[in-house]
Amino acid sequence: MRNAEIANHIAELGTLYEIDGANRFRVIAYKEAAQVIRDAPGSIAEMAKAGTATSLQGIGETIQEKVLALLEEGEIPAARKLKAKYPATLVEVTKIPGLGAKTVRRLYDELGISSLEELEAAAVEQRIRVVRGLGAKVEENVLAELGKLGAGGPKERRLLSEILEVGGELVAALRDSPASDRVELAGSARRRAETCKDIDIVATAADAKALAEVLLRHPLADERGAAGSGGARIVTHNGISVDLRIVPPEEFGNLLQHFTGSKEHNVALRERAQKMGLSVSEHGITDVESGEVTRCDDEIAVYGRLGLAYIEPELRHGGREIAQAAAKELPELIEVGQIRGDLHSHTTLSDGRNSLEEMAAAARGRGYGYLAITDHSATHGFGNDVQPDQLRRRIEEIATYNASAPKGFRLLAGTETNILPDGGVDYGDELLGELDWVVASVHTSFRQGEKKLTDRIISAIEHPLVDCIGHLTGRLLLKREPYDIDVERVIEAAAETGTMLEINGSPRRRDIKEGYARIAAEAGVRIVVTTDAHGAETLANIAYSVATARRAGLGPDQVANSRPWRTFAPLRKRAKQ
DNA sequence: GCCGTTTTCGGCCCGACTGTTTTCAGTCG
Repeated sequence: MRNAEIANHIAELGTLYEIDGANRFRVIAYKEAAQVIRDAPGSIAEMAKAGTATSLQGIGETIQEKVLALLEEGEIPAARKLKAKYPATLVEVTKIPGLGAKTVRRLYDELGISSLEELEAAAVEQRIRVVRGLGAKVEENVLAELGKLGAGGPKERRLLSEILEVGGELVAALRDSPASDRVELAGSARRRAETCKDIDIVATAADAKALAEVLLRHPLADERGAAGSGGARIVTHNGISVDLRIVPPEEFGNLLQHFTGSKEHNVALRERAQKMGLSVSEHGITDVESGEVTRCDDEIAVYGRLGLAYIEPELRHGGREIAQAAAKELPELIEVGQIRGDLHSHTTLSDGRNSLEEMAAAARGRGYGYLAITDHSATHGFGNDVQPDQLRRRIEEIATYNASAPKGFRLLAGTETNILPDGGVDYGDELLGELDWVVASVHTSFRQGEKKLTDRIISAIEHPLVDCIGHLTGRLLLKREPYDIDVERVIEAAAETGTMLEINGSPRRRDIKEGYARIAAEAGVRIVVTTDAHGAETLANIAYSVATARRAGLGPDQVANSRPWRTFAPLRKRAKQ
């Protein structure tokens, strides 16, 4: 069973307990455990069976046992009991923003509302207002939220690329205003998360109200909230909520830190602070005993006051980064400027939009020393395949290009070969042997089942001429689940054979994800950050690949293509034949 | 239910906002 499914069961049980009126910390424990399970890179099912799930912060013996019961019986006994007491559809009702478990329980007890349909009827008939403490506004809110639910409202998550495009434009407009002083993008976008729900911007201003007006009058704004000296809120035409907060310069660091999150990171930070007799909020850090407040104009001061080294936004997961910062043992993170070449790109020979020369020019423009051209292989289909004789001609073209290429730059002759359903790859060994670089990826038959698919990828890994596995898990963010594979077994095989793993920088892939990247790097697998560029402009997607590497805590030593070609080339499996 | 440079018991982040209410509980990020 997948982590996401297990997490849903644990979260549902938490909500059922909450409806039942359980101790709130117990409820919080279930919700946190669900989040930990959802974010865990390895298989929770396997860990629970081995009894090691309790090694994760937030999972204890009790929840591990509940996971085991879920795996064995397909249901958690405690959840079964509670569902006998409350209709299962009651959990759905708590998903309406503004309605928590307490309110939902009262609606059930007093009005018999147990589903979204009954909730809607009660709101329409104005029956909700008879419950003490609830009024007409609640009915209005319920109907509005039910409407959004049907329309797939503004609460849906977006790809980071979409958020950065809109957020970047708004931040630029705010910075351009003479009313502004400092303006920064905060929130999950600043942490370079895979997907984001909304945009948070924090600022200081010479004229706060005027700056808030800049946001409200921006052409991207559709719905507008009120502008005040504290900030403003809009919803863009494409449905993204944007929140601007403005504070005095002396507490800008506190505000930026707070609204960068993550929530889990902030909670962990405040727990640490509490033990030091300090209380942290977005306005400052208070010494509880003396009442003295420290306001920080930058984040370095915030972390410094708590005895911590500055923590890069990408590392703020709420995990081990705080202990590392306390011990001054934070990893040095890879930067985009340290990347010396890209190892996954396409041209018009397969499904790319630009020619060999155009891709090469773009790579040189980025200051790269090398670019691997890895068009799709012979069985790719969709009319985008490259037959063996075409690939041979391509190798010659690349040799010709390199013969007159500017000093310090070379194209690499490569391929992104399909991993065939039986684990074989396209092209014979002789042709593969003539290439500089071979990426192997799964593009078809990805519903073979875990065992078969894992074995299939491992046989590609064991191929002596396969240098790297492309987009290992095949997921498409917000669209397609990863293939059903045993990633840990794949990582083991990659480590044994010296096969590299890619972090694909397409913003809809980010594959492998940060948790796997960390495990792989720790197992000694060399990681390459690539773009899978299908056009010259998408070479810029290296920023997303690097973002995932940074979130994994990887430094230049672990990212192989931070090396120049001279020292990268010998790391390839083929170089060791 | 989880967890431990105060703790194996007794705690568990902080503040803003909302809608309702005359001082606050619930919800959210």
